[in-house]
Amino acid sequence: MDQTPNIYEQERRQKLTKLREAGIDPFGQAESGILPLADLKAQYQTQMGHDGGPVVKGSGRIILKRDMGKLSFLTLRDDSGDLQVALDKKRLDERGWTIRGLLDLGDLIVVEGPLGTTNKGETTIWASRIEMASKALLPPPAKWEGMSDVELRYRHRYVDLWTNPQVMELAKLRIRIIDQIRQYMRDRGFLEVETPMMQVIHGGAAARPFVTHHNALDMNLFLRIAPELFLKRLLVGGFTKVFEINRNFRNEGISPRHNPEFTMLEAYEAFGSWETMANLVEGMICQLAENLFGGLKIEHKNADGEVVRTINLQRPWRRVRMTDLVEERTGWKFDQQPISDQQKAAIRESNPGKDLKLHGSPAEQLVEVYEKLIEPTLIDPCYVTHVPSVIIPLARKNRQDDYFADVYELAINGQEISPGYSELNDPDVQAANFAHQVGDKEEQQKTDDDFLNALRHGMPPAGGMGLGIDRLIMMLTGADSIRDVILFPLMKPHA
RNA sequence: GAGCGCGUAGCUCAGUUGGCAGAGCAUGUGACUUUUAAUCACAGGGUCCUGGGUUCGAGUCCCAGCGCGCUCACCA
Repeated sequence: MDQTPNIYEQERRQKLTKLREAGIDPFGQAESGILPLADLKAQYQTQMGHDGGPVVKGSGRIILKRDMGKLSFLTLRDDSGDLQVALDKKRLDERGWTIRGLLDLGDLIVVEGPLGTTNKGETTIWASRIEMASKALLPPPAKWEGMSDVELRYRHRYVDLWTNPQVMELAKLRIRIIDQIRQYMRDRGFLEVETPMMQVIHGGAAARPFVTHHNALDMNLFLRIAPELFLKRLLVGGFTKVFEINRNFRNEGISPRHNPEFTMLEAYEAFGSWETMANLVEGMICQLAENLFGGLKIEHKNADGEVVRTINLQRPWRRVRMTDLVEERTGWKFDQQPISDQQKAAIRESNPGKDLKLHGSPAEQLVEVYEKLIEPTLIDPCYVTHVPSVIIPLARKNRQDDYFADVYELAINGQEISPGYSELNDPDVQAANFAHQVGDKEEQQKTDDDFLNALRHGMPPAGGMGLGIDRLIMMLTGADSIRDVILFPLMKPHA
């Protein structure tokens, strides 16, 4: 950043000096009795008249200012909303009037006075006292357009939050959603636990990890890619229903659907199955939609307010085998054999622009076709079941056909939002699965001997599930980018 | 990691064929005691992302780099 203050900062610094010369601390002090602006606004009733309301104290940022000689109107904003303040020369003492003359857009102030209204009916605090809470040395963005450059918005979220009210609303909505998820899980007897984020062996998913270093032990540690193996250790330890909501870290590309750190719910239930977990997730998301929006239809709108997508969460949600879905959409009847050249050519031809490799085992080919061609089109919730078991080394095989695992992958809004397994608890099968994996060597799961040791002590049959919280919030709110639902997405520093 | 697009005042954006750097908001000064994006008058404000090149002359054309966005790859 430029170290020499520009003209705007210089002007504000001059006001800083003038405030101090008048014996006023531009950066304020502790105050008691400040209430949210929205609460104050709600206290006003018509019979209170012009200025007959209770004396109230509020604070906020000056987002609009209208000066008229001996009277000023300010619009203050805090995290509850906006409220108008009137600064009337007759009501303020000399100190207060001095402050009025040195106010700028963006300043944080405290005001106290009777609640009332103006001729035009705007609820207003008629300030009898004003204090500086913090002088803003930098100017806010244009009052009407706000801050719209996405790079600036992400880098300066601290400005984005108060200039764009919908950003604050979305941040608060995220908080409510996570709150309600916790409540939903607790209501069903799940205990929230915490497991290591720094791990000696990273497991529980197929992904490249971040590496860090412990100085005193002189050893590398990995930021977790999933909490799965530790949550299962807790089942071995005797917990029967546990969940964790926290960050996972994956050293992969960044996109509108991927942030290097993302928030995940994982839950495990002794004697559950992929089906009990599917029911758990289905109930949770429907309850969230009902509580937040009063219905099961989610509408995504574009900038012009037009509905671009409707997601119907009406139960029951579709459950379909991955092979059936692939056949339905592409005509490829999967027979556990490599895809024929003819079929390969047909799929490529009808899907131009998609880089279909169709290398590797038949299972990998099936999953590639599903993930690249079908998953992005699944807008309404869909549980895709019977995924080839070689892809999922931590899940149980299906009893009828052990080529497939007893799992679901839940897609909504064109994204995988939740996987659920009937968890594998046979230590010998687990050891064999670690040893015989497909796919990229760097992303393969490492054999975790301590985890295998835990399984040898006995883990109950269990259902397990994960839920990508950021993507869930994207689905519920219609956000197009994961960066819009994460307050501080990762950004490269400027050169 | 690859392709495409973008980067101009504090913010939001124009900028013609390569010919003095523009607007709105914001800011400063003045007027104004009921405004609602207050209004009116005047004024100030620029590393045109960075570094090279072509040219008499580059915001504009060329090359390289940086950052951001989108698509693809990877993945949840």
